[in-house]
Amino acid sequence: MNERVAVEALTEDQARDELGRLADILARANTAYHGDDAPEMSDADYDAFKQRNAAIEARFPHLKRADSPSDQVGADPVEAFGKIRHAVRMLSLSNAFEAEDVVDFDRSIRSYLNLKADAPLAYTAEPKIDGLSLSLRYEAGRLVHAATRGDGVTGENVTANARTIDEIPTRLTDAPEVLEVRGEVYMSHADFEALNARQTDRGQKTFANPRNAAAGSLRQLDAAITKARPLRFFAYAWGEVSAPLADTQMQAIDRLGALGFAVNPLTRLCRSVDEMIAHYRRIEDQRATLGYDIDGVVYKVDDLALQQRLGFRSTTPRWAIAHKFPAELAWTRLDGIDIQVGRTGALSPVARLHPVTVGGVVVSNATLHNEDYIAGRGAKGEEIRGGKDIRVGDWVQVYRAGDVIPKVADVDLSKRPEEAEPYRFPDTCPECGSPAIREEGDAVRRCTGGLICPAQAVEKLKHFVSRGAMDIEGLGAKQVEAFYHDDHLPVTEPADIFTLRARDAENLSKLANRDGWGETSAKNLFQAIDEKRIIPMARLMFGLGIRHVGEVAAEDLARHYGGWAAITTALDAARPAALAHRAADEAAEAERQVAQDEGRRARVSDARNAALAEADIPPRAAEAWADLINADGIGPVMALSLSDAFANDHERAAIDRLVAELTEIEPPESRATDSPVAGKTVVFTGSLEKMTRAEAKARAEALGAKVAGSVSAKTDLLVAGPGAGSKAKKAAELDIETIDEDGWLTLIGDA
DNA sequence: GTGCCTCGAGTTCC
DNA sequence: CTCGAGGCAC
Repeated sequence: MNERVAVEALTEDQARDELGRLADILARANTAYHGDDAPEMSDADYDAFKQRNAAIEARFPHLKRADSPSDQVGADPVEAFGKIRHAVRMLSLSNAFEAEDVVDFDRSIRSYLNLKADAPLAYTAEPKIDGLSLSLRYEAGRLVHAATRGDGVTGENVTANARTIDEIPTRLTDAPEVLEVRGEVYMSHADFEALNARQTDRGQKTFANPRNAAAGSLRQLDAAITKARPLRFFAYAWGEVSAPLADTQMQAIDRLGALGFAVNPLTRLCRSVDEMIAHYRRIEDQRATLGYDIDGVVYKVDDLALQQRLGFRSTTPRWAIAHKFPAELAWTRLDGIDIQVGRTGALSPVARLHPVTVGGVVVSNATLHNEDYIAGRGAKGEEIRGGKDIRVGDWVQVYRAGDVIPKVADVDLSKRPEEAEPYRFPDTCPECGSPAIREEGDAVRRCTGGLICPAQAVEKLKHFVSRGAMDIEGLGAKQVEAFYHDDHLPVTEPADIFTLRARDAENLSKLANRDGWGETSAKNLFQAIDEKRIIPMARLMFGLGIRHVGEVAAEDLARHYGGWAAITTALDAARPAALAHRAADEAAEAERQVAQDEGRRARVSDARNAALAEADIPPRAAEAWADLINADGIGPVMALSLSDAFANDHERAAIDRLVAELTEIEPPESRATDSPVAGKTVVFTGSLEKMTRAEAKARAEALGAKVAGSVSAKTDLLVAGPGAGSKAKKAAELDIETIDEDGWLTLIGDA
């Protein structure tokens, strides 16, 4: 396989020959695999052949054979990379931009661990490589797969490509039975420039920066191309390990080095924040001469036992932080301001810039957030950019926040054209002309058109098919938008997606005969849609795109109600209470206004209570409402938003039409953790000696328990340390099980 | 009522 | 990735 010609360099004749050969090889491999017990080809080779076949077909679509292996079951040229679920999640890091943030980081760690300010606590400091992270899984010392970070939970299988990287060993000696090594794939400056020169010679497109070159090279369908690209790898972390690597981060890195991985030579042990900052400055000084891109310095708590105690927040470890270098800045001219309309109707201004290079990328658009951001003055009169507003024609300073999102940092007033006028933010929707209203206290202005507004309707549909929601293969944002405007097969609401197949069957002009479509792709689309007729309840809930209900809230709701019928019934029952609470909020707001005008103190809660009393809410409604807003993670704002969506005739009818198309709405998996405290409500009281309060809470929650602050009838377990007072007494009165700290540690198996 | 922390919704470029 | 805002603990 190694002496194969890169797909990019194949002639048409060669490609035709090779497609024939690959069809043959893969067909035989399939027979061998399904017929015998002993497949003649390794999975890795099989994948590599299949990927190469797909890559050649992608370059010469007209050469695709009728018996193409891409069309066989389980093969999909678009999804050439399989998915791999990480055994241990790949998280991102929280960021520090100032030395002060690093001081805060150290302080919060000490507070979490209950360490005094002068107690010894060491950190490692290492350059943060600007590449892409990769997880390498070794079993019995052999590389079994390599996966990109993806969304942190599931990544793409790039094993065949990773194997071609010299600095990634395919075999390890003296390694734990299972070892996941994590690190960064990158390209050096010299190799990047040589690659771009070669690309230019061949008349192919060049890369904007080494990171893009590395990412592009790793994601090649054809591993032969990856092999020809000089990628490198630094190891700096690990995922699942069957035996501990070491006791400290520093030792673990040394161990990875001993196993044959490249580890960064600038990794240092620091014993204070001052030493960390000093090392940061040293690395910053060397930045230009390192020969590869870095974008900051990463600090990690050195002691691995402490790392374990610190654990994780939702998406980041508590024990590490990235100290970023200041972002690169560039000046350019603001050519115009456009308004985009999102799925909630939010009008978002976008700056159209005279293209300028910032941090190795040409930027021509930048976010302007909202009306106040352009005006340079917030709702409460506070200054933004020193109070300077932004006008079309201005010279503006641009940077990429987090090295990604372009933003406008400053305006050069001395270069402002005389005729430049303050930007007038539209008060009607540019897409549908409906009034655009800014609610009191809100930063955003929203189109009031609802689904009448084509922009909102399309964005809502895009959200419906997005990754966290229906996630229909072959039906992305682009296709949905096309179908929305389609004359023969229009899709204007979610239910329409599920009637596509039936409508296409009745149409004279078939989808399969259109440009860009064929028998196979139409068949695949309909099949992918049908697969989603069985959908987890939380995905459906999220997909509806109800304001304030995101992925997490949807999951919370599904858990709380346990089924689709239960939630619709509850929302219908709670409707009178929802209306009464909205009226009460309005009464309270009115009172606040009146009181302000009259210069007296507002009696907000009195006004609210009076309104509620007057509303005379039926008990069943009050109960359903209370149950809803007391659900975990759900408050009055989300509850009202949900109630509105389900009570609105049009919206409800659309939801019901959608549900009628579905086969099954799967109830959420009950969180059946094996821990004895899963699902229990636990209260900690008294002083804890082996852990801090924050730690105990985080640990209990990780095991599926709920931690409350006070003892009530809902409490299942009280953990009482020395000095426990009223809470222990109350628990005794309520006959609630009470144990001490050691008892708790034994119970959860941490003793 | 105040101050975290987490979540939602917005955005760019390849 | 960041900002604003909702939820919740103090």
